[in-house]
Order: sequence, then structure tokens, then C-alpha cells
Amino acid sequence: MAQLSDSIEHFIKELMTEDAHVELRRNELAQHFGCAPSQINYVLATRFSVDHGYIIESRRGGGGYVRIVRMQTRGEPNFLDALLNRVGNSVDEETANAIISNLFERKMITGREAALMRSAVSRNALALPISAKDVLRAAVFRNMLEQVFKNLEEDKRNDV
Amino acid sequence: MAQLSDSIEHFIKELMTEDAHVELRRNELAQHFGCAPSQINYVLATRFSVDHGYIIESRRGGGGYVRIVRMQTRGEPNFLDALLNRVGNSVDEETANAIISNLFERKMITGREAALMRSAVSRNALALPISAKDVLRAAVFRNMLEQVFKNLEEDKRNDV
DNA sequence: TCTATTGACCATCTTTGACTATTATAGCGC
DNA sequence: GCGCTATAATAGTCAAAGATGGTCAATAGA
Repeated sequence: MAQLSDSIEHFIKELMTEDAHVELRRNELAQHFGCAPSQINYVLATRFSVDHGYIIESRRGGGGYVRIVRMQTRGEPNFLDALLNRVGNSVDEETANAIISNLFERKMITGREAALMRSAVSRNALALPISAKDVLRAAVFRNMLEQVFKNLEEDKRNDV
Repeated sequence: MAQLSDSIEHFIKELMTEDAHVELRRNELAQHFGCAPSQINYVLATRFSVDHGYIIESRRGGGGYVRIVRMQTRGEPNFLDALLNRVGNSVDEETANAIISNLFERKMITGREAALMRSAVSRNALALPISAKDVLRAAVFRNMLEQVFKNLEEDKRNDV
């Protein structure tokens, strides 16, 4: 039931609860899960991309490693700008979802809000030819991103 | 004799007596009933549609699943259905905003969520000719409405 | 006629394996 | 000891295979 990829993702995130980065051996991890080493790359590519808020560094050869670093962007003044830039005029569903997950992991939005945002940018919602979909998704998504940050500001004012 | 579809419907509802949601494998279920997998989709489409009070989520690929969620909206059994009907294929911004406010007043969504939803269906977000805007807004909005109800179900599960 | 059933074809997500690229180190000739 | 090379130890890439679920039109059945 729990997919191998999901297990590996959880395992890594578990390792990162304390620290913002973790270093591991690709082959060791693969052996631990009894899978092909390239499976690890798949998990990194699909769950720990830059859009998800992670940076991967690695080194081959003897003593090689894979390091996963959670990007420190919370509170950074132009985080919103960075996101808006990333989205630009066109964005695919995968990327949008990755960014939404990232916002959730950073506790900037709730799980409910994340689900709402996903539903607004889903393929289902944007009933148009694919190329137009991406453009429209970007427009809707940018608007929601701005709102997320307004919400945070609003909360801050009310807490104080 | 009970039709296949009826048996499958009954079987699924049996599974849902305890919980308001159930997760299953399409192929397994089909095999269990000795029918084509697409038969399952037929049953879902005809007996577990939104106006029957259910919402379907699914995922393909390894570890794929079909999840069926029963909506038990407090007091008003077909509230979601009513809202979806009201929205239909085209809705203007004012109407959408009114519905959002209504959901907020009923405490079905938070203020933050309301703001997010407004941003997704705003004029700004939908950069298209006006007539197309309404159609698109309806699609985006319908998707978000369903999500609102899923969120409520989810919350209910977690509270218990 | 209306509903139910099937099957062919499509879409998406995961897993693997063969092949490639990089790095450290041991061994060798000097 | 120094520099070079071969080898071992890693990690990366990509395409194919595997594992699911979705759609739709044709057909069968009530």
C-alpha cells in the first residue's frame, strides 16, 4: 500500500525533522529499502525538487554522498517575488503542486488551504486546450499566491 | 436477480457503513466481481456521483487507488449539489463572491480560505474575454466548492 | 428505449537496469 | 616522494517495463 517512493520520502523527511539538511549514501539507502539505486534519484526528483523547497548536492566516487538541504526562505522578504517569478506566465500542474506542498511544509498555509489551491489549479478546473491551461493556471495561481501572503500579513497584525 | 452494478454498489456501501470514506483498488474490485475494470467506473459514475453525495478521488500508476468520500453536510443533504447547480457552467464574479461569503457565514470555510477562493475566481485571475471568464470561473469554482466539502469531511474524521 | 457491460486504447506514476560520469586511492615507475 | 594510471567506489541518466486507473464507443440485456 504505502508505495516504496512514499516510504523513502517519509524516511528522508523523518531524518530532516531536526536538521535542515541531511547527508546520505545513495547505495546504502537503496539497499535499506531493497530497491534499485536509481529509485532514490526518482524520489529526489519527484519529491525534493527546488520547487518543493529543497536543494540536492552530491558527489560521486569514493566517499560519495547525497546531501539534501531544505531551502531557508521563510520570512525572506522577496519570497513572494521569487515564487511569482517562478510561476511567470505559464506553469504546469506539477510545478504548481510542488510549490503548494512547499508552502504547506513551511506552515504558511494549512492543509485545507493547500487542498483548495490544488483544486483551483487542477487540470479539471481549467477546461481549456493544454497550452492555454498553463497560462491560465499561472494567472490564477499568482493571484492566490499573493493572497497567501496577504493572509499571513493579516494574521500577523491580528496576533499583535 | 441483482444486477452486477447493484451488487458492486451494495458492496461499496457495505464497506462505508463504518467510515465515511473508503479506498480501493479498481482492478482488485473488478476481479472480485469478475468484470471489466471499467465497470467500476460505470458504477462510480452512476451511483457515487456528486449529486448522490459522494466525491471520488483517484490516482494511477503503481500503488494507485480510488477513494470514495461520502459527504454528510450538516443538516442540508444536498447543499453541495445545490451550490454546484447554482454555479452551473457560467457564473459571474459577484455571484461567486456571494456564495463564498455565505460559506464563510456558515463557518464552513475560514476567512483566509474565503480570501483565497475570491482570489482564484477574481477578474484578475481569469485573463480572458469576459464571456469566457464566466465559464472558466464556474469550472474553477466548482472544483473549489467540492474541495471545501472534502475538507469538511476530512476535518470531521480527524476530530473523531 | 434505457441501462449495463465490455474491450480497445489512453494517461499517469513507479520501478528497474544498462550504460555513463566522477572521484578517491592503491600501485607503479621514477 | 612525485606523478601517473588503473581500479574500485560511488552517483547520474534515460529509456523500457510494470502497475495502475480513465475514457469512450460498440454491444448486450432488461
